[in-house]
Amino acid sequence: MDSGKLRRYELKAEIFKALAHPMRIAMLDKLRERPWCVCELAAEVGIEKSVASKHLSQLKAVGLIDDEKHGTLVEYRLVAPCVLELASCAETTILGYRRKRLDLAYPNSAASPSC
Amino acid sequence: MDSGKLRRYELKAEIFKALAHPMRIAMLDKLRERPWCVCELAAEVGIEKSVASKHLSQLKAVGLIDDEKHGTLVEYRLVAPCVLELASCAETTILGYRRKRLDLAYPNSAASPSC
DNA sequence: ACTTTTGTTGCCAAAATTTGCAACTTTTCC
DNA sequence: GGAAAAGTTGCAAATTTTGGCAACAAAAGT
Repeated sequence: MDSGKLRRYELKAEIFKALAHPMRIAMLDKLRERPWCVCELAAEVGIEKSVASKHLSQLKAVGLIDDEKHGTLVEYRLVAPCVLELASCAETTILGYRRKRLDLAYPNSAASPSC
Repeated sequence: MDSGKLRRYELKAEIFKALAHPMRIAMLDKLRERPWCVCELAAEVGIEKSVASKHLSQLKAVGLIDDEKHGTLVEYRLVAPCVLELASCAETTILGYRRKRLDLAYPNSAASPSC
């Protein structure tokens, strides 16, 4: 494979990898409301402060969020809110196709298997 | 955290996890052109047939692709092409913000650091 | 200065992911 | 029936990711 293409795929993969954890998505979701500091986010999603800090640094590393220091606390904010909207849209689309496929497989079942 | 919300975040994370590998993205990119069989995809991206098969099964598990058997070969096809468009759009947006942030940090540098 | 609060980092063990090889299944062709 | 082609699966090793705890750094309050 072309090395330039490979590099681009790796870049994309890094962004997706940053999104590939429930807690990171939960924190991003929280950040849609407003900027939050680390200990607030940690409390909101129910994890250790140090773990939250590490997750946030991963999100920052790929540019999904940014931070701003105010005294002793660090406020994180969403850089590109529309990214999450796009993610939701993609997810809805996938789930829609999934459901459609199940309906094709079990056309007459009122309750299709909860996939 | 609400258990229903957690479940939704986990679902989203699974989809992103499926996207979080350069080879899987490469194969999805190939699949935008047309359906391909496993050995074609493996050759295109330069990996073992068995590894390609496993990557493809991950993509299928979350509903990004689907397969159809024709004789001895299995054709995989993209389920929701627009998902990849959305992903590209999200990536472009993030990179745009990243560049803007770098410009703010180094306003007068003709060549901002290659991030 | 000392203490408190807030975050980050280092280290380590546990868990998950990835890869390559070999074995196996299924379908086609002779 | 037997061989060949295309995929899948199982297993073990290597790599990566994650989580928790303790140590550390920075800023603010007393």
